[in-house]
Amino acid sequence: MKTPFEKTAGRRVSRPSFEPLAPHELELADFFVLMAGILGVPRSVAEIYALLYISIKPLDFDLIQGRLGMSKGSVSQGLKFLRDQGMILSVKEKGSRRELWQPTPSLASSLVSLLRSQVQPALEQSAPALQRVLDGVQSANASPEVLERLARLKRWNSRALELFPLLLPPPTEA
Amino acid sequence: MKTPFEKTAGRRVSRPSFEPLAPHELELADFFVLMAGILGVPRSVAEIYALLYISIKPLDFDLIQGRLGMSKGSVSQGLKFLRDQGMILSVKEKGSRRELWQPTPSLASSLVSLLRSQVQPALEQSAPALQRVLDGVQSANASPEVLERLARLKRWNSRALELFPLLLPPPTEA
DNA sequence: ACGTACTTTCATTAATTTTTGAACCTACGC
DNA sequence: GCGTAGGTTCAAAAATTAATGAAAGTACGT
Repeated sequence: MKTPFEKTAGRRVSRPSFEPLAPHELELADFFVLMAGILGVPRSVAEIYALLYISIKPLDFDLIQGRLGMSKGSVSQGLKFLRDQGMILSVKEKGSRRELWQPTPSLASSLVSLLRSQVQPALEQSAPALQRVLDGVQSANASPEVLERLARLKRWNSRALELFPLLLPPPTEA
Repeated sequence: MKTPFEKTAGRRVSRPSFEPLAPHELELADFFVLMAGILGVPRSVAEIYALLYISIKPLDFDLIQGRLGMSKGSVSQGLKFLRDQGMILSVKEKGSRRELWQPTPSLASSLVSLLRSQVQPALEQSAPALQRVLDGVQSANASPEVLERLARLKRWNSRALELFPLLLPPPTEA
C-alpha cells in the first residue's frame, strides 16, 4: 500500500480504421475513470460511459470496441454493467438488429443507485452482525467504554439504513 | 468483473501464544473489513482498527501482530495509515519505549476525513480538465445536447468542491 | 424455418494491489 | 556512548481483480 486509492495510467489505442479519441475525449475519459476509481468501478466501464456521454448520437457495439480498442468481452461486460445500473439505455434502428447505446438522462440518479448498490447490502448484512457483537461483548468482558462505542456504531448503522430509501425510491426514476 | 465490489474471505490465524480472536471479535473485524472495502481500504488495515476498537485498553505492536497473525510490515503500514488518517493515537507507558495504540474518540470525523482524502484531490484536478473538455467540444462539433451535459457536469463538480470544506474544517478536530 | 449478425460467456492471461519478511534504521534506557 | 528493543522500508511473492478472445448462444430479417 503506497497511499491507497491510486490507479495507474496505461493508455488504450483505437483499432485501425476507427477514429482515435480526440484530446478532449481522452480528457473526459480520464475524468470518468478517476471518479469511477473512487467507487471501485473498473476503467473499461468508465471509458465506455465517457464515450457515450460525449457522443452526439447513440453508438453501436463495434464502434465502441473499435474506438476504445478494447476486447469484445470487455465491451459486453461493460455495457451489461452500465445497463444493469440504469446508466445507459439502447435504441434500435428499425431493420437492424444492432443496439445503439446512449446515456440515460439523469447521471445523478444513476450515481445514487450505484452508490446504493454498494453500500446498502453491506449495511443490511451488518445490522444483525453488530447485534451479535454487542451480545458477545456483554457476556465476555463489558467495559462500559467499549460497549458505548459499539452501541453508537449500531445506531449509525440503523440510521444509515433508514436514510437510504429516502434518498431515492429504489427501482423507479427520480 | 462478476459484480464489482466483492472481496473474498480467507481467514488469518493468530500466532501461537497469542489469544485467537473470539467470535464476536471476528464478527466486528468482518464488519470493518466490509466497510473498508467500499472505501478501498485493505483488509489488514480494517482488521487492526477493529481490534483496537473492541479493546478495553490500548494495544502494543506485538500484540496486534500476534493476535491478528499478520506480518510486521503489515502492522507497521497499517498503523501508519490509521495514524496518518487520524483514526488512532498512541500513548506510552513511562519507562518503556513501546507505543500503545487506541482509536481516536470520533470515528465519524475520521471517516469524513478519509472520504475527503479520496474525493477532494480528484475533484480539484477535474475542474480544469472539464473546462478543457468543454472548450474542445465547442470547437469540434457542438451538439447543444452534449454541451449541456458537460456544462451540467462541470457545475456539479464545482458545487461539490465548494461543499466539501463545509463538511469538516480541513485539518482540525470536530 | 434458416442462416448469420450480433452478443454473451467464461477459462485463461495480464495487470494491479496487498502482504511478507529480512535488512536496516534510530533513539532510549542503561 | 553503546547495545538493543521497537519500529520502518522495500523488493519480492502471493492474492485479487480486470481484460482478452475463442467458442457458444440467440433472435432477427429474410
